[in-house]
Amino acid sequence: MNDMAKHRTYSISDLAREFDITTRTIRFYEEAGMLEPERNGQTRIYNDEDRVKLKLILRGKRLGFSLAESRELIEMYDPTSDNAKQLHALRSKIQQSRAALEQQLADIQVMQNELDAAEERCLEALRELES
Amino acid sequence: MNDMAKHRTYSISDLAREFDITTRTIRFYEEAGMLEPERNGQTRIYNDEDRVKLKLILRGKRLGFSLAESRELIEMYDPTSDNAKQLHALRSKIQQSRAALEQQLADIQVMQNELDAAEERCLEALRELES
DNA sequence: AGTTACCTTTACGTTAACGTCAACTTGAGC
DNA sequence: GCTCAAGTTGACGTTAACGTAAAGGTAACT
Repeated sequence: MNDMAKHRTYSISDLAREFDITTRTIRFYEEAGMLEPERNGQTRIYNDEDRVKLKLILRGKRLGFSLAESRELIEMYDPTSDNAKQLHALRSKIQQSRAALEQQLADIQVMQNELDAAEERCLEALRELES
Repeated sequence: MNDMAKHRTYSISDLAREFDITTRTIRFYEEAGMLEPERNGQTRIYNDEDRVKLKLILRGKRLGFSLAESRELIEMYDPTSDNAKQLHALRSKIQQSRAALEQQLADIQVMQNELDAAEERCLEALRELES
């Protein structure tokens, strides 16, 4: 191998199966301008980069991000900018995302504590029933 | 004071202001069965418990939970169950929520790393521009 | 040639979570 | 008594993120 990069390709249903989504969803993300797979005739052909982008979108989704927000994350991931102004704007976006994630982290920790307390109350109630 | 519990009340716009949402949103949550404020004639009167529930809903929202999911969280918070079966079901829900939060935590950590990398690339590109 | 398994586009349908009027009531202040 | 702010109940509108069906193309078996 004279090129270490993986040049695997995937059909739309390959990706749909792997990520447990429908092909409609994948085409929808393309309509939304977040994926631009190659074509063989009409048929879409995805590569590893597309696959990574899809991963980013789905992770964003699990975190409650909108597609618009995920799109921004993808753009951060792919800094094709060539002028300083855009790069500074990008940094500021990165900071914002960081702040949002910190908020989420805090929310999660509070929730985990509340779940602990809820379970404790639950167990307590069960003990009372047994007595 | 012979009762340490706070018995403050709030108008609908008090809460709307505090949490930066609209009154419509609060009424919507009531339609969805997640709040049941007292009434003075027609006017809704909220107490601290309602306020806490609202907080839970909004925190859930920040984490990307649907209202249905937040409703479940609220029910966990308020274990009025009196039979063992329900309590066991509740515990299982709590476990599920915990697992979901763990997934979110993992997602957040991955994302934070990627943001670090993205910023690094961004700074690198800026250094190149200066040279 | 026929069936099967994927793929495509086009287009209308659906659900959640509110937004946005419209038309009204109600208590406080002038 | 009038106004004004804040409350109310409908009821229809909107956006995001897909679902779902219709109608068809294509390549591979059998």
